[in-house]
Amino acid sequence: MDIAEVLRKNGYKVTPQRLAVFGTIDHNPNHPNAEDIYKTLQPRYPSMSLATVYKTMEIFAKIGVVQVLQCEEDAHRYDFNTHPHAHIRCVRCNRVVDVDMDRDVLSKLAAEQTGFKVNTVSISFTGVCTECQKKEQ
Amino acid sequence: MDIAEVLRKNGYKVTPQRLAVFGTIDHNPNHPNAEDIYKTLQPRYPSMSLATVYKTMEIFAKIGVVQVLQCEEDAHRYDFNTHPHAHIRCVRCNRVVDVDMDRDVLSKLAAEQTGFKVNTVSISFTGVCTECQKKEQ
DNA sequence: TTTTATGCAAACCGTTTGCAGGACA
DNA sequence: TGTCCTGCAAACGGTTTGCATAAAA
Repeated sequence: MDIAEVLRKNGYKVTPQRLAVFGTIDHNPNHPNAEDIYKTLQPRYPSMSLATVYKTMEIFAKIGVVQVLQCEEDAHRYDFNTHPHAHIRCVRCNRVVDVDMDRDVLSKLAAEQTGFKVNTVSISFTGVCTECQKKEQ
Repeated sequence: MDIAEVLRKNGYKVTPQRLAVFGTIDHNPNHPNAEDIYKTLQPRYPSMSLATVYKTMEIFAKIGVVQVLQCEEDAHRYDFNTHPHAHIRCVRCNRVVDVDMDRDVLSKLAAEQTGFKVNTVSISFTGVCTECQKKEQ
């Protein structure tokens, strides 16, 4: 997917900042938050502001380029993987890892129980990752 | 369960404020947030501060009297139902409803996929409740 | 009497907003 | 050229904190 094209198609201008932000999240498995992205870009784009990161991510979320995560912590994280899936966060090192999970079954169950028309499903786990488990022994 | 006893057992003092806060959440199906609790108590306890509500809820969460929820919105909500279960929030009226759900299967799946030792599971849905569905027709 | 809790106000932190100057198309 | 974007700084909203006073044990 060409991000420049996607931006143009949705009526947004292509700017160096937007390309740079996309560069940091594209196939980035670390699920960074706005601050992470900002700090990553700081050396190469010292004039870029945190507000621009936020505004860019809002657009990216709107046009379906990223997914916004709430992993039981204060700051939002962004995931380039927009395919529906769950997340697990390590309470020791704060690493966040993707988890494949069929959510249709859960949606159906919730709909049956409550009568709601279900829009979104969010599944998130916390735990201790393999590396931190080793360190603790 | 006698809240006064639970507080004492855990080394906390029993105060009118704590009893009053507990009174608003005990068997309250509305999953209120701190502001809601504060406003509910305002008429009867005009001197009670929002800070006290927060401090009280922190204790209640610590001693297992309430569960803290993140329902894909800004403010936390509190649930007197501490039995593991999921939640669904109506995006129109913001009502939050409990959903029974077996989370052991999901935990096991996540553990198998990632190697994590799973601590917590959070499942939350958004959608449109039956009443708001009717209104929209 | 000792210890803990309250209420106030200020601080905090992630995020959003308004706006003047600057860049894209 | 017209429109949109950027960067700054200030505002915002939910939450936390420090501290003097007050209440519980």
